[in-house]
Amino acid sequence: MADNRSLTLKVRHDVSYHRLPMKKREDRAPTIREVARLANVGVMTVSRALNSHLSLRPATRSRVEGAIAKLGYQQNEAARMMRGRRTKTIGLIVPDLSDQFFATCAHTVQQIAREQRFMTLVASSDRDPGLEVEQARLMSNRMLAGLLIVSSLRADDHRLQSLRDAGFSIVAFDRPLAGGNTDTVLVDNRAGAKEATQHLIDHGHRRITCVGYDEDVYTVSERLAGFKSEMMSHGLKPQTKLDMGNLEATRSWVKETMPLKDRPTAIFSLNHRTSGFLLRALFEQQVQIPKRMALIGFDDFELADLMFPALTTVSQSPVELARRSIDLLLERIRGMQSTASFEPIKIVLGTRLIVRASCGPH
Amino acid sequence: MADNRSLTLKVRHDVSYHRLPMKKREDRAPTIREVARLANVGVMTVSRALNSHLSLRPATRSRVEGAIAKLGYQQNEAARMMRGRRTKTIGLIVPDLSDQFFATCAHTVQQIAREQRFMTLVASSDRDPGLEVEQARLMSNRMLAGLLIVSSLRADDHRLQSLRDAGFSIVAFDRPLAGGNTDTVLVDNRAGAKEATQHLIDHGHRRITCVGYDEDVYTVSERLAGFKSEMMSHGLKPQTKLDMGNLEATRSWVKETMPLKDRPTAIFSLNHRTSGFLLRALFEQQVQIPKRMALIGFDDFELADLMFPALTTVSQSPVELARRSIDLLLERIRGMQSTASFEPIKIVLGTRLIVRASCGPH
DNA sequence: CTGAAAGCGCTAACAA
DNA sequence: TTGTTAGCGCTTTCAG
Repeated sequence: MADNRSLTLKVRHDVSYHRLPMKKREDRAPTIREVARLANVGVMTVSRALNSHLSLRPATRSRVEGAIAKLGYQQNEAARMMRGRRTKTIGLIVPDLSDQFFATCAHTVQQIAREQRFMTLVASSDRDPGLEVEQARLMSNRMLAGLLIVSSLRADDHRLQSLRDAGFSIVAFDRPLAGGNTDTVLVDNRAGAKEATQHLIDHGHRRITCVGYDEDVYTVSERLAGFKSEMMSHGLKPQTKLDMGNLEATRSWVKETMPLKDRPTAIFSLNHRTSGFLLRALFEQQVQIPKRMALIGFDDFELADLMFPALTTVSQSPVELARRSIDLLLERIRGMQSTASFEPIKIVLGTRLIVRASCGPH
Repeated sequence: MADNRSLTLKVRHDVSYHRLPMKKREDRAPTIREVARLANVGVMTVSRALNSHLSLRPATRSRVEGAIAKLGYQQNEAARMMRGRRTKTIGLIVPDLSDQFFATCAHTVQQIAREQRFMTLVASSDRDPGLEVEQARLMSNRMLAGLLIVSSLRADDHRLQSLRDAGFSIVAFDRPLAGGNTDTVLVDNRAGAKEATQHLIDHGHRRITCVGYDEDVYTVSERLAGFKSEMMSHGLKPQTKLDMGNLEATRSWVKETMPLKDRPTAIFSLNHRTSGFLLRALFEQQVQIPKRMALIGFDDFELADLMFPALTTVSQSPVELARRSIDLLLERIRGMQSTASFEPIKIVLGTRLIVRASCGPH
């Protein structure tokens, strides 16, 4: 174990990193040069074969491929990277990896990326624009092939455009990326919210309050807009309560609202967290659902139909969202030759109303 | 945009990757050489300063640091990597990133890693040992600083030991890594299961069935062992039902079990998924909880106390688990000089019984 | 304690 | 179509 090299190591005090014990040539992964020697060609021929260059005689190519297979050669990403080539790695930035929705996105992204032999670098931005930009820059510097991002940037914050302009492939999903000319995969939040609102109105509700928080987040504001527009088109007055980011706030709102004469008879909850808060707060104060208060929530979640009562929701599929996004990104990465004629693609996915028990019988 | 280089590009047909348009020297990140020039030292002095080498006069060091700051110099990871140094990246392999528990682990790991300026490469193994080994090897080849892993390998599958032996820092968490001599952070599943069982017995239950699936997974088998041992120490016969991996199986088990004369009066569910299945199946068949059947579940989850009835659980903290694991890994990475005297560390975290309503009044 | 030179594995440029 | 050469930015080695 401790070879003569350890003498040298004693003198060093590298506290940040360590090195593997230097391997002998034969222990190390084979290089392009060894492949070339075995195939009886020059190194460039091997390089060309690896990078699917066209100008190669099939015979030569197969000779090279034989040598590669025999040696079990694998490209050295570090060296490629140093030559300015992008590595087989994609980046993923989401606001919060522990959120069920984004976690499922991350899982799907990683799965598909792996199938295409890409690795996945992840980061939570914790909804902090500064962190988001920092992480994206780090990723770009690392020569990632591309980036998938659920951006928390304000609409006027164009800081990530420079990366895109530098030729770094970016696909924004769930929320658009400030600056616009980026490939985007979104959910039709507005239409989903309209459908939810319509559903409540169909059940005879006239006083409906829309409850949520973080109204400056794109998805929330879209849902809110859908709610308002649907209410107004029915001649109803849209009520909102948009500071219910925690259970306490929800509890006190329920407590002070329920006794009111003109209290709402139905609630449209803008995401699964508020749905949970409301369910709990209403239950605690023994407000029967849907008898005394109907409830519909945006975002379906695993346990929605185990709740009491089972929650009627507008469902959006994180798997589908992620799949479309990573597919699009990989396509961009592969098709990068024609970077000149870039025309951003926008995909919008639908939602699905899942009727359960919390709005009464259908 | 289309400079004279595009002529060359036309001939190439690289379908896998693309290159950034070649930047001019001044657009590119500053190199160690430029720092050296500005600080009036040799490149090696800069390199030594960067790697916190001791043999540097403070004066020289601060001169170098000044130059680094002025230029905004950042180390080029690709070049370091090519020299065999590990990069500031850690790997994380879990069975399933979309699982709430592991998602929270991933989030915590990434957050702490980021604070220490490490990036995080993730992979789901999908519980497939082959995939797990493949991903771990890829990560090791990429010169990651270390690896955090929730291993799905069987106890006799020592394939990852070779990585560890090659000097790659690995910390196993949630489940031990086959082979043994690895740093490990675990939860005391056995004690948690005993506590749950004890809780049911305290409520007067004598016929208790332990329900779950995947009994060959470490955590499950530990919980099972805890259940059995606690039952036996009370002179009770431990009943088990260990093929309830989906809702259908759960439904039919409930249906055929409830009418039985000597049916269990309480269920210990081995994880949050079975808890969900049971809650739903029992509710569907109008079995009142806890009146006709008491239920306790291992794994707390976000909505456990919004269920009907609120579920009594044995809680383990994914945040704490992840924090301890990444802290340990970073410590190892930093302390790698003394690789000779490696003594594996084992940390065991406790669980907490959260009494709610599903086992009756306390 | 510091510096100059060599070269990690790969690919762009140029030559044949 | 194929080969040769020169370096990418860094760290090791060895010489001051």
